Amino acid sequence: MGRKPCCDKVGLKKGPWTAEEDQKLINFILSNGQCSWRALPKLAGLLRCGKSCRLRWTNYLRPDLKRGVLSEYEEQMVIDLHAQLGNRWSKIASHLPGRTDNEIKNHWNTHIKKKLKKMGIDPLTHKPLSTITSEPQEQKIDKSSMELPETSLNSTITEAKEEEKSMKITCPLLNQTIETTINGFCTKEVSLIEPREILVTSTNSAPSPTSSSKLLEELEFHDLEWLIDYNSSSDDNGNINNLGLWDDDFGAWGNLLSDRPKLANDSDSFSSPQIQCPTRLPFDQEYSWMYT
DNA sequence: AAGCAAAGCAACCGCCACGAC
DNA sequence: CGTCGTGGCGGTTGCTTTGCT
Repeated sequence: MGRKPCCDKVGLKKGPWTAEEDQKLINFILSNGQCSWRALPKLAGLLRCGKSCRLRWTNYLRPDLKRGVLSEYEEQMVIDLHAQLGNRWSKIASHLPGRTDNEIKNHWNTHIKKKLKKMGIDPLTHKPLSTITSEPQEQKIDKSSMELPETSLNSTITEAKEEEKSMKITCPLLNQTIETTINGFCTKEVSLIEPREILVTSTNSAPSPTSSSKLLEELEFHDLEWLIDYNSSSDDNGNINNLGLWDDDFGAWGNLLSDRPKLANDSDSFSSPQIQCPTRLPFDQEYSWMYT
């Protein structure tokens, strides 16, 4: 539509990503970690600008993404947070593990806005539509003040913090319970589950529903399942006791994925020496990635 | 079944913040 | 302090899917 290209460089590809491009990007980041986004496309053999690669990775390919429709609880959190933060989608997303700013922004514009209007609430001011005539149309945000007032959201955060001491999450990928902590459940400024805090012990332990966080259940973290039967926590050498799944270098992913079993019925996946990811991930089927 | 409109969402663009020099 | 490079954010676009007539 006559838009200027985001990059001056001629010959760079735009538009929807192909499975092959996804594969290249995933493979590169898995084996090299996230280096300079500007340099990444060249190194990964992609005809894309770095910006496009970053966006594709953060919004779609990141392994810690939770896809599918936002739960009512998440939706309420978005509404609460939007009332406090305005259109600062990345800030809002930082409070919702596994959700991206783009996803939340889209959901807000397509669902929540209408929902609020139906309920007679102005989505901009979060006040009843009948009383907003005297209110300013644009919500002014004082950027210097990021303190959240005492709201239901804050109480939720408090609850989460109270549970942070002994948080355990069941990880079906490893058929294990992962011990972690939760820091005010922010994923960006302060990670909800700080990557390096995720420790996988070497002993196979049964899921521990009693130790699961109510919050994480509400956030459907228990749905973070993996299509893989990975009964052993050790690598080929039998010496992996701790996996930093979100380490900057994703070497652990490579180790993790290298000897996974072949699953039937992955015709929709693209081929990769180590990992396969469907072009349109079946996230509504609870899985972030599909390993085949 | 075909055509159209609306909805949903991935991707792009431009701007801004921040660190390095 | 100013400039440059890079990454991140929010707004917007436009393609695809879905629903309706």
